[in-house]
Amino acid sequence: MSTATVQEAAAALPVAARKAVHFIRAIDATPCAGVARQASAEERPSKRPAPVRCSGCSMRAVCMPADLTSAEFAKLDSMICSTRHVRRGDALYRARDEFQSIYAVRAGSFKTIVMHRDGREQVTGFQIAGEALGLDGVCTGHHNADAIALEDSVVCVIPFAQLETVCREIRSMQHHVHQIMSSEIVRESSLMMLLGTMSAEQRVAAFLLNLSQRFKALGYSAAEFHLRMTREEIGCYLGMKLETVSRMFSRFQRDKLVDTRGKQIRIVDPEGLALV
Amino acid sequence: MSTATVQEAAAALPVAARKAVHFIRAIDATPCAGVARQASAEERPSKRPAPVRCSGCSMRAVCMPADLTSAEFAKLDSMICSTRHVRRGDALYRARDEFQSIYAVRAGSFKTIVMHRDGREQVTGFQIAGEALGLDGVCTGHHNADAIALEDSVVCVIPFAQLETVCREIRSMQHHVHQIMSSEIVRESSLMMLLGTMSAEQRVAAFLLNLSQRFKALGYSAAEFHLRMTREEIGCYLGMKLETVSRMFSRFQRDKLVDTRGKQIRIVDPEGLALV
DNA sequence: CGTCGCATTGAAACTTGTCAAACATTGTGG
DNA sequence: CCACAATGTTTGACAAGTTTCAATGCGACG
Repeated sequence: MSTATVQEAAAALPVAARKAVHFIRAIDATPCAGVARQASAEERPSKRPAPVRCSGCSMRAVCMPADLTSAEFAKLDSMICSTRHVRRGDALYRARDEFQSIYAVRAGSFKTIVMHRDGREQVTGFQIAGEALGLDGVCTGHHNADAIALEDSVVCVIPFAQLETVCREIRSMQHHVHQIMSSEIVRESSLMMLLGTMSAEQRVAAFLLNLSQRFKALGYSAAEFHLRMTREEIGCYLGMKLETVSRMFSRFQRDKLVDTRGKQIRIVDPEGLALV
Repeated sequence: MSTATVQEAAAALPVAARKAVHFIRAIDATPCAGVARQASAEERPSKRPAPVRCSGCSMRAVCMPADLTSAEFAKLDSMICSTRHVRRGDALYRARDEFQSIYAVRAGSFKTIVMHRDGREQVTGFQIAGEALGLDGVCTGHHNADAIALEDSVVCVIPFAQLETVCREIRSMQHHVHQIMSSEIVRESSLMMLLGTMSAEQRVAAFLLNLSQRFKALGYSAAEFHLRMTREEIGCYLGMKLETVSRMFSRFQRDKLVDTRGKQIRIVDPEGLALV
């Protein structure tokens, strides 16, 4: 339909979110722990304190500014974080829950969903390892959306009041948090453009390219990945019906742009997809 | 079409933005200065330092937390703010401009617009007196959207680095800024729901009710107001063509829900409009 | 091996977009 | 102050895109 615009939108989308946030904690966090080891959620009881430190976390590069002194590092470690395990289908938090903490996805994935009494729903985002959750609650003191795990998942819990204290002491940490919140604003702007100006075909293409980039940034294949969400959830995110999502997948299959086998996705022709 | 859902969406929209932000400065700021006195922009050269203080501003209740001590007030006043006048059609900032400051609309109104090379555009928001602009720039250090004045307007300029300094010193100010950023996230979520799930008719209804509430919060009539934006800009915001916007206005006219005379709007039946 | 949830596909209906023409409003210069 | 140009708005007819409804297919899991 249009020019090199889908790719651009995809790039804009959570390029922001990717850089976005991360307060991933140590433990066994190899960069791959995120998606690969979701089975480990089974091994532990839900909710338990994590006896580890941000300073030892293998993903700390994404979680905090690079230029911390060791004294600042020590302060950061005093921020009592814990991890929490959430089973597939369970809520990390729900709209109207009291806001206490924000979260960083350490393993697994989530959807955030804004809902109406009348049943109307909008998925406002999908969060994978290394991305932030819960910033919607700062405004009113209550969460504004539900965060539902798409698979058994693990998050780092960052008590927001403590984070604010740390941010008053460490200038670069303060700016980092501001950047994360701003990234979320920019991410949502891009999504608004997607919803407001793109055709169904372009939206699905942008969605796949965006996911692809985020997986790539985590060290996974950009070409092949597994969708954790249903067609209906994708539709709810992209502002279309599940049948339309399915038709678009079929069209991409026919045009040899993407090879879909259920939830398994292989992007055959990323350039072609970007030009849709 | 649906139940009492449009009103709910309208309420969600910038109820957030309304509470949102405000760093409105003193000068002649009666609450009405915003919309009523836009002619005063003519009286002054563009860009000039404003020799006034936040602590004397008649709108400070919306700009800062209520529980400041006088010592804190003094600190706040040390934050060098100035005002800036922007003529109708001119940009307060443009995408890719270096980010230095955020802005609070003191008088007049703006649109923020995200653009693509290929000409695709999305209006991501309309800002009226008392609302914030520019938070999209924190993330990358460059603005992500254009902010264009819809009429001759005045903004307070808040240098962001200085704001961060103040926020490290005044806890309640820090939290206030976080709330403002979070409000923007929540506002955009609501807009995503509007774009993703509502019919053209419902979107226009929600848009009018939302504007109505914001004017009311500023002390103006909730029933009668003047649109500063064109049908095309409304369409670009709501994800539809200008002809569709026009048809919806005509439909509301026919159904005796709204009385439109060009850009002059009178909401005749707000309850009916909310039930569209 | 049957069931249940999810996915695909087709045909018809509906909503919105596109194109075109007429009309209204605003601003400008004579 | 008027005429005219430019811009914005309304309306209609038709086309395109998306949803709706319905049927079928597929695959994981007990």
